[in-house]
Amino acid sequence: MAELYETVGSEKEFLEKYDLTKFDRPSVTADILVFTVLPKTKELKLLLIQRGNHPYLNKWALPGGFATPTESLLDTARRELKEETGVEGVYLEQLYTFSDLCRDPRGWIITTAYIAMVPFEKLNIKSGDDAKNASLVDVKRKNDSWYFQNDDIGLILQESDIAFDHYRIIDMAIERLRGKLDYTDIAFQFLPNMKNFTMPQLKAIYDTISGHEYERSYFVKTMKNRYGSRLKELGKQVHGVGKPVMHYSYK
Amino acid sequence: MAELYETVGSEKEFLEKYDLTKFDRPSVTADILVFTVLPKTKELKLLLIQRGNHPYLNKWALPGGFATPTESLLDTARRELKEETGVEGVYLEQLYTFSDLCRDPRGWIITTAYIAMVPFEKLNIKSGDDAKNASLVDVKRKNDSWYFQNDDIGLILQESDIAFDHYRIIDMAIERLRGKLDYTDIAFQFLPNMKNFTMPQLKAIYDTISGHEYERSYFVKTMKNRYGSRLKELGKQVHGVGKPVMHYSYK
DNA sequence: ATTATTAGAGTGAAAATTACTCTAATATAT
DNA sequence: ATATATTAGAGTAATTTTCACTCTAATAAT
Repeated sequence: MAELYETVGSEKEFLEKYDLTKFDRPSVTADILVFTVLPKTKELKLLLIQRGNHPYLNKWALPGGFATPTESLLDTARRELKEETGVEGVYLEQLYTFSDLCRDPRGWIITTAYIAMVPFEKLNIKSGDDAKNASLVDVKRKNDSWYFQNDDIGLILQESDIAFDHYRIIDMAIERLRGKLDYTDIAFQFLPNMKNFTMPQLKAIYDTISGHEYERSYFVKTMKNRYGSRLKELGKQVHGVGKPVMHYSYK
Repeated sequence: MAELYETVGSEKEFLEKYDLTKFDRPSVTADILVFTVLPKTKELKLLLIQRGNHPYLNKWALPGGFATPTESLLDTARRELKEETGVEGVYLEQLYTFSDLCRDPRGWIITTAYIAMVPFEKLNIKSGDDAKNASLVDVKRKNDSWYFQNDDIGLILQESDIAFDHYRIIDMAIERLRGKLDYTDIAFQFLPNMKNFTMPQLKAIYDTISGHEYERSYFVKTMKNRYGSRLKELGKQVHGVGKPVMHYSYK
């Protein structure tokens, strides 16, 4: 700070020149979209939390919370994710910053949304869980809209059950995932172990996120074309029914 | 607001429950990267402003300014862009939100950066201009770093001449432009007129942003493959030297 | 009339995509 | 033990896209 004063002259001058209180300031939050893929059943899942407070009491929202002056927004996202869901150590990617004036009835609140891509194995949230009312819901499409379902607790959520502008955020996040699927390596983030996986596993993730089936026999070729030397063959292993599978490591 | 109180009960309860002042709030700004392409000389240009105040006095920065409670961040970006450069009515796309704690010596200031893609014809900023010290600089690459140049006023800017974390923002923006070039239609945003342009014009934009030459004869085929029915042929026109050119409209 | 310049059609080889079939290696049922 | 279902992924052939070229036509400048 001392150096800063030097550039102006004194603390007094600093306060005159740099006084930020003359500008109104919004509240800022970070919201997190925890996505995971169940390779067995090829389901895309999203973590939602049922609100226990006004506004939007009992509606479902993304985990998230207010930024503090001692952390970046990415850190806010990490902290809130851990506090609210226990999830930590996962890959987070900034999605977008939402700042429509009417997005939160409490006032001027801007939010930056982050996408967490989490292998299912890292999530230990029991469905219809405890304290937090967190629920992993299936993300499903019908008539141009998303709806969200958890069969274990008989939950079905429409757009109107989602708090704030979080439906819009979810919609954009899924679009982002789909858009980046074929020209980035985000799919690998959903693997339980990037150092040891199989192509059928990876393909299931591509199928799920894209919403369509990739060609089975061509899939391996595509991946080898795209990622070439970053993919290493680890050898074939038996895994239950069927032919032994080649295992790979990425990067 | 009345409806909001109803969900809680009273204004008193509202203030108790929703009091946002208990959270610290950051200052929030929007910064704008005005990019344009000179098709003739195939130069990528960026608009920078020389600072007249501390901190970073005399360094060069992106146009931008503080958010206000009556507008979204996109509106902030639009307003500041117009106020500081006179540019308006252009395509703006959100780039990223930067929130590193040390990014601004004045304190806790978060910024959301927007990319403006502007046809050169819409910019009427004389280089080395008037009041605002705005300058359109060439974006050039050397040894893994960008530098910025304006020959008209003999300006050469290195990373160290750029204020705040704006060099990083610029770097990310160029990466974003390049990344999106081949799977979105951002290149069309730089055309003087999307309803009437030629393939050589469009190719110059692709060449400039990507930093490499596209194959001339294959370029038209590529565009027709990608955009098919959105491209309409308007007929050939003479345009000076050389063979008459087919004109197209997009979308 | 000649030359330089530009647009873009033409060509053939290489690579990627697609929709299939076929086979090998395994577990499970009988 | 044998037959059957399941899975991985190699094989194949047609199509499409990409790439690096050449060639020609239409114009302005000389």
